[in-house]
Amino acid sequence: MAEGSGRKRTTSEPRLHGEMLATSLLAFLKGCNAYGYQLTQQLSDSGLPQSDSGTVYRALRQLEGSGFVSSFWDTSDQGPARRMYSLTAAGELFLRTWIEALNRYQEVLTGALAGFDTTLASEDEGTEEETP
Amino acid sequence: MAEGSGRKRTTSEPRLHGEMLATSLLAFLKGCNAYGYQLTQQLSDSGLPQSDSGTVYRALRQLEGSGFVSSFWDTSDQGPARRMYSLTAAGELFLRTWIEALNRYQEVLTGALAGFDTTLASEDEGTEEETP
DNA sequence: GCAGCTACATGCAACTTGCAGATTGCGTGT
DNA sequence: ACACGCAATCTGCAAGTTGCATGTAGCTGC
Repeated sequence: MAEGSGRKRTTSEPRLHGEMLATSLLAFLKGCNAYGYQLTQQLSDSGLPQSDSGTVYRALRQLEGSGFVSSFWDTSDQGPARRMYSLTAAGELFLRTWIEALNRYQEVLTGALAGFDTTLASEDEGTEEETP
Repeated sequence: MAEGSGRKRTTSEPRLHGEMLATSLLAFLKGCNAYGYQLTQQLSDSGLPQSDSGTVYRALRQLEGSGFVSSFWDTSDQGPARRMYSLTAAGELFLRTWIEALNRYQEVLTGALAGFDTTLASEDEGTEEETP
């Protein structure tokens, strides 16, 4: 159906990306700080559509560029260094604003499925199926 | 914040696009058939973020290519011909599936704002009632 | 040493999108 | 007749995004 963007030519299930990926990451960071690899796994366990790890890393860098998260290198534990992210005040504000817009969006969708009978002036009918 | 896709270099408020645009269009078409120009205006009046009319037309063509809507030319009224769109059974099914995924997404977002204190290790599902 | 895992990053093709502009049809005013 | 504006659709292009594969490192176990 031509989703968000990017290379879609191959196979597979839908992937999480774009604003929905970005806001999901912000939501996870509201709970506690985290790093990219961890967030990728949390997304996998969340019941949301899967998302590519490369896309997650790039989304985090973009969120940082927008000032919605901040990061620092964490070398306290063993293993490769981790870039830890935390939510900023601007990021939390953005998340709240987004949720409000999301509520309107959900009203539109569920309102449609509710089968509202307010037909709103639709007397179109009896038309043919041709292309000129 | 570098949203879904496309050219973002200039100014302005966020725009509706991608899957959220597509599903909003499907929702409007659940109510009654409509054509592109009309849908563009309904979107403007819906409280959702605005969306570019060119993007709306292209989204409708893609939905048709995916079999989620079907179209025919309507020349019954005066004025330029209109390409009328109607929702198909596949489109309605897709819409329902999408809404289910959307509910999970919204749980993630609002769950974050609710300030849940389950710091991590949240693999025992079925325990997501409100915390007292 | 070597395989495997963790953790992050990037190159590339395929794709989407915002904006501006083009096109067509109809109605109104002068 | 003519210009003008609106309704309605479509398209070209640059700027941007994403899926996939791959590459870089550091650490652990054998």
